[in-house]
Amino acid sequence: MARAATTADAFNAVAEPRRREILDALAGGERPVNDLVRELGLPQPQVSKHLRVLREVGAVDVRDQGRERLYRLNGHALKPIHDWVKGYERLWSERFDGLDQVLEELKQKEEGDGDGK
Amino acid sequence: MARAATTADAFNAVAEPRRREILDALAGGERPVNDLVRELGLPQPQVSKHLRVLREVGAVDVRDQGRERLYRLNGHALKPIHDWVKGYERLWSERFDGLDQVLEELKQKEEGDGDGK
DNA sequence: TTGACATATTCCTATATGGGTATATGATCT
DNA sequence: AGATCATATACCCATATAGGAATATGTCAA
Repeated sequence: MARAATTADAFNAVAEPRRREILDALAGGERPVNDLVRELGLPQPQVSKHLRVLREVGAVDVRDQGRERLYRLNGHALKPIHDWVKGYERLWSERFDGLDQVLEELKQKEEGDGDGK
Repeated sequence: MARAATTADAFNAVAEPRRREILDALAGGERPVNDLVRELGLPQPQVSKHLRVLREVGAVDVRDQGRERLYRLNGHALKPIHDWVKGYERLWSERFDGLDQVLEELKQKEEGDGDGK
């Protein structure tokens, strides 16, 4: 079998740097394709193709407005990545120095969970 | 051009689920290849190949011990992924509800930076 | 030395990729 | 209707892949 499709999941979709750039560009808000084309300096077809991949994994949503298509970031699709990599954060973060820090983290997490929404 | 090599960076290396499983398995500590083979239920050559990719991106280190090779996790290689995806955390995390929470986060970050390691 | 064990590498194949270029679709304006 | 703008798709190509099977390399034991 070949490598998993780029549309298989967020991990694969985001492995391509240009697609991360696109998501970063959309972090500021909804934008039409040509905006991204100008900002990233890529040929328009490439941008459209990358956007398709991002759409298939749910990382962006589209909305038609006149002859433009406005793309919007959907961060939820990136949560699995965050969830996975977060488990390794303690291996480099200064925030995890010392037991007191760890305990403080735990306390805060409890607070957060308790008063949800 | 084809897709970037899996060894191009951590993003590409980790896009393959088996490789994430391997890293997860190594989170508990150094382990020889056959241990991973048994735990993951993959053919040995595959595990060796995945380990090679992980080694090329710096996500694991190796050490020879007798006829075994002990692989060890190197979490630092995953930091770029964490750094990138962390910017999107607020899009789904409850911890970012309300401005007070945000300010508290900022305060904590300052503390953390101030008294480093 | 011979054999068993542990791991890595080689060879094969089907497949999907990203980039380039050209063209199709669709909406708006005149 | 025709022209123009905005975006998507189709087509071609070189390339690297993950998986499978076989084999090579290296280490230890008898």
